[in-house]
Amino acid sequence: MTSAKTTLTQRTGFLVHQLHCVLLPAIEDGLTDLELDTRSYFVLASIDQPTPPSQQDLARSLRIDPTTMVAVVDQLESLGYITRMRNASDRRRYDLHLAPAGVNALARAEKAMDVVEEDFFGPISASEKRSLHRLLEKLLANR
Amino acid sequence: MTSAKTTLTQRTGFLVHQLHCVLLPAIEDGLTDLELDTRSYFVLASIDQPTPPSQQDLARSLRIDPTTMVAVVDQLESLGYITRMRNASDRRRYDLHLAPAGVNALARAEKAMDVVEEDFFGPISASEKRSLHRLLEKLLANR
DNA sequence: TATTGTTATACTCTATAACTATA
DNA sequence: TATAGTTATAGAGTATAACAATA
Repeated sequence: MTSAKTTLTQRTGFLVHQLHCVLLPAIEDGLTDLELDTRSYFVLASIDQPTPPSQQDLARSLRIDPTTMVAVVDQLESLGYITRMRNASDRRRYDLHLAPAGVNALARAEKAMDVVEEDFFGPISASEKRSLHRLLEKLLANR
Repeated sequence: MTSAKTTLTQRTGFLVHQLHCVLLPAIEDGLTDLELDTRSYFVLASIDQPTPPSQQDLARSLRIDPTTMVAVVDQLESLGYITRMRNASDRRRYDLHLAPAGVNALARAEKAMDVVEEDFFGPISASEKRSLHRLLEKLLANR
């Protein structure tokens, strides 16, 4: 008897990749009306924190190249969604703040994302989605 | 009382994206010695089927653009891992076959992937990984 | 010396359109 | 007319290195 062969669909890593391939266009589609793409939405949604993040902070936490981040922040600033303010105690940094138009845009983006997630994760139950979320959190801890 | 705000880390879609960002380099690293990248490994691993697939078959199932597939198959063929054979009943198609060197390369790639998956999914238990796998399968069904 | 943000640039990647051959 | 595979190419996306300002 020969050993059982591992097929690609038995690789959880492959399924993660495939799911990502389907997920990204779904998110993009949900955001087009707002002149946002996936990445600029992630940045916009990350700015509203207790202490305003710098560009490098966001680059690290969102795994975006710092030079790419410049263009993303440029775009969000030109849309009037965020403002760059020099950090007083470290004048190399910009503190990124949500502008009023950004608060509104983010609220609309979150509504759009609610729809995207509801649709995308529709095939699994609410409790299954919570399980999935917890497993993803575990896998992302310390990375 | 204000409504609770949705943070990015509460979005399962965001976690899927982040996990993918970490996963891809891990797979690439595991395959470098074999002169394969993630995509060519996926193609190589998909060829060994009961009936040999065509390039378009693989393009559809792996969500790779058909014109991109040409280059991937070119590369695998030049490595001596696969062979293109004209389909006898539809001479527009190529049947893609694993060459002997490809059987060997695939076996080594699978061993490398075993290590990658063991390491990457190390933070969760075997039964949690099975749950994750099942949830991903559910989400990918019919898409 | 190291870090933040920036620019320019080179590189890679991808997708579009147009083509050949076959159906 | 439609499909499989191919090519060329244009456009997008990304990363590298070098720089100014600040620490």
